[in-house]
Amino acid sequence: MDNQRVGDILDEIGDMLDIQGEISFKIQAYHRAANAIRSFPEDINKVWRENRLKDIRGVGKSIAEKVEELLGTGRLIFYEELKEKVPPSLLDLMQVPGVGPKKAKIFYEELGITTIEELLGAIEAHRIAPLRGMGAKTEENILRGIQLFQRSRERILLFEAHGIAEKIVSDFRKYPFVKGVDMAGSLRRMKETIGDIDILVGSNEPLKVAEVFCHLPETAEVLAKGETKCSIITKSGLQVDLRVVASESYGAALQYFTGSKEHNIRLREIAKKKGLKISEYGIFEVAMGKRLGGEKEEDIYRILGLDYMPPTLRENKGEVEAALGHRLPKLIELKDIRGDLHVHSIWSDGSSRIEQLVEESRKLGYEYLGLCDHAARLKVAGGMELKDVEKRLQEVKRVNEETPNFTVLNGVELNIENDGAVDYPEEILAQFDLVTASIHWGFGQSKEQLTRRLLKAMENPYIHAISHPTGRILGKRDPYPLDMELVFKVAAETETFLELNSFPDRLDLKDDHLKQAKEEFGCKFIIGTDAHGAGQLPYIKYGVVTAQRGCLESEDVLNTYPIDRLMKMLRK
DNA sequence: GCCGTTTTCGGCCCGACTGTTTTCAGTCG
Repeated sequence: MDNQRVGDILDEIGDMLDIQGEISFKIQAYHRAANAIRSFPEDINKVWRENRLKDIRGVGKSIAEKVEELLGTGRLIFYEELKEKVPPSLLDLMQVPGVGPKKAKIFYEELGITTIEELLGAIEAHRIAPLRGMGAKTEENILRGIQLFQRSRERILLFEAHGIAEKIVSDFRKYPFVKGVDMAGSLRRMKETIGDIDILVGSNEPLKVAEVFCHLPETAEVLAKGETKCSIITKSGLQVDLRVVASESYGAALQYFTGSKEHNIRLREIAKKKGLKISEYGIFEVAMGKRLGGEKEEDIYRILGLDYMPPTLRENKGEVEAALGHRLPKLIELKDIRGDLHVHSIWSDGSSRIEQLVEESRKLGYEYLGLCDHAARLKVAGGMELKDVEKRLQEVKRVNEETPNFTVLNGVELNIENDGAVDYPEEILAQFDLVTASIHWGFGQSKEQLTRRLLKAMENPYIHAISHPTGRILGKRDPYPLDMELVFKVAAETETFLELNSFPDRLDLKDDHLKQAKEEFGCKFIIGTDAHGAGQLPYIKYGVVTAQRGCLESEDVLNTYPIDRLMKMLRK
């Protein structure tokens, strides 16, 4: 049983206690402990065996005992007894927007409803409206909630949400009564997938802003409309939440609305201890009711005594403590990147010629480009036969001669076979400037075999890097099973770089893996786009923000190095 | 149920919107 599963069970317990009408603080305690365990950087089994469960902030005597029982016996009597009293499917009911623990309980006790299907049936039979505290509107809202729930179960990719949000933001900028507008929420924190879009507007005419928002070209349905908050559903079925505040509160609102929720709760706890109060309107001294700041986002952190941190770090995964102790990392930034080290050209399955890739790279301010066309075994992607390898090398040489102050690296992306072997013999591999390797088939193999394939490749002295190490495709393919800790250990020992693949549906390695590989094993990384055309080179920004979320600094990433240092590292 | 540089008891993040109420509960972020 891993951290994730233990956290999920504690969350379920919290929800069931909620339905039972327990006091909210006990419920909150279970959810907090669940979050704490899920985001704890060590294996919960190890922590338990070393008797350190109570070192996890949010886990006290009672929850520690329950986790011990769960890990020791594989079951938890308290949890099982609770499930007999509260049908587990009631928890699904609470997933419906507009249905919380109280309504779920009423539906169950009054009408015996335990599933979303039964709830839908009750709405159609108009059996909800007569219930205590409900009416025709309630029925309507819950019906809409169910439809929304069924439609929006899937989160969308960061870069898709970014596209939609950028359009809304630029629409707003046209209006003179809009003094400021920003994306907020998980979009501003650059999470890899996005559930809904949050937009903040600074204005002294909130009603006009709300009007504009509800009549955007993208708007399909208005869910709620007030003076400071509005929600709509776009034509693509995505929820967009708007907050409007006056200019003097803009910074406080941006901080609040960016989150994460857990990060904000930590900040407010710290504020409270100092006799301060934070809300979306500012930071206040409680005793005198004096407002201390809030026009700028930086005010909040400064007045609390924290260093300012970029939104990508705000997940309550240790960044608050680091900011208090002035120990925040100096995160990598887009401008630190001096070249893309994973790009395909027409020499395999890319759509751009080398010259086009070079031209686009120079527009991005790069000094070099790692050309990593597929190798021979990947026939489906036009992998290079040996004669192509030689011909492409001549072309790379020619382009390099014609392009001053820029270097095209003659690279390749090898395929790791089932036994860990690769496409070309060593004397050919020795001709390349940059050799990456990755798994392209056999995803269904066992964890042991897949891990062994990667280890064998890393032990090959000609291979510099492993590309998209876990093979996941967001929303389509889970990562294949790997012993990640062993992979990180051997990567560090063999000085093999691990790729952070920036393609929007890969982002592989992911943030938590980057952090663990760096902090526990001392691994080094390459950020590449896996671009298959010059137009995809800007995808690098999604890799950089993922690197930030993984706490990487420029020194951790090979392609922030100047060309001379880069080449020296690769020859080693 | 958790936690402590005000506290081992008495707090626990804060505010907006909706609908059903006749002053507020439930839900959400």
